[in-house]
Amino acid sequence: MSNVARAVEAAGKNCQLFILFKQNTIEIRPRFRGGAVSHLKKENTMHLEDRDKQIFSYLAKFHCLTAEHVALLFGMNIKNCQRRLRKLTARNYIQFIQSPGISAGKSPYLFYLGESGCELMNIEFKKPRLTVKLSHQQKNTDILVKIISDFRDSDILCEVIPEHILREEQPSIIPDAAFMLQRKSNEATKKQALFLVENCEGTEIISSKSFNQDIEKKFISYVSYFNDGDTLLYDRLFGCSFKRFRVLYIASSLQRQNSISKIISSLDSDGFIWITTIELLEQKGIKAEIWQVPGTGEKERRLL
DNA sequence: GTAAACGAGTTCTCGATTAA
DNA sequence: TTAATCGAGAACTCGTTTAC
Repeated sequence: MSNVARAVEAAGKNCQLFILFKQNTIEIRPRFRGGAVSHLKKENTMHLEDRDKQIFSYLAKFHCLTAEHVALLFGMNIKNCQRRLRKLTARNYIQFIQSPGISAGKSPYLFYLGESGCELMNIEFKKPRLTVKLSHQQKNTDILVKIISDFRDSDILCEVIPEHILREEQPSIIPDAAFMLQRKSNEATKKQALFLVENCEGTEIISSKSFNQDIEKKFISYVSYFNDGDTLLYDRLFGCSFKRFRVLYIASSLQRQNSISKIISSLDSDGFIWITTIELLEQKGIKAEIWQVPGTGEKERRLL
């Protein structure tokens, strides 16, 4: 009798145990409630679905995502999403690390492409490192996932490019993200809108005479970039032909929004820099009337 | 030091749906 | 018909923070 068969027989005799098949070894663990063995039988089989491949594609794009991100991206129930991610983890399509704790309770896992997943996506396996850069990247990912989910199941196609991909192109100004919107019903006319996102962490210097990395100087660069009308980089990245773009500034607080709005209104006569707060974005969504245009004095505008 | 609170993940059940 | 999957909910574990 094989070891597996012996273990199955033992489990059958003792309902307080269940068996875990793990890399040719057998572990017998305490049983929680009925059904554990049949549950594992199910876990042992794996058919990749289109959605799984889309998850890999998002993981390749964002480097790492939480279960909540994935659930939001696909409109999945969070528990089922966690179950699916666990299953993909068991097959090494994806892996996870514990994100650094910033609040009470267990911190969420950061899922990233495992070796099998990278092989499938034809990209190099790379484990994310817990750095300040990753923390900023995750805040940008929060916003991008929110944007994608806001346009999910709508008539509008939304494609995003995160900062680390833009950085590889070495543009003169590096936004925190870029995204493109296009009406699905209007695909024939190929009319697209380009948005560059600036995510304010609340720590950047707004304006300084001695410091040349402040927000005001970045806006001056954006105004110059806008007047040049050069969107070639984004044309290539999105495979589109943009005429102009908008900068969407997401302020960390209302107070900061007011301070930054004053600078925008003095620099942006075209009204291409729009601003809102992260609180409004999270509460009402990107499509709501949450945008102010300091350059023209307009308030409560919609994105489209 | 410790219990309580909190947040996130895990295990399991049940019923519905879908594809082979 | 059957197996696989999904959605939702309940009950649970685990790790961390906080108040006493």
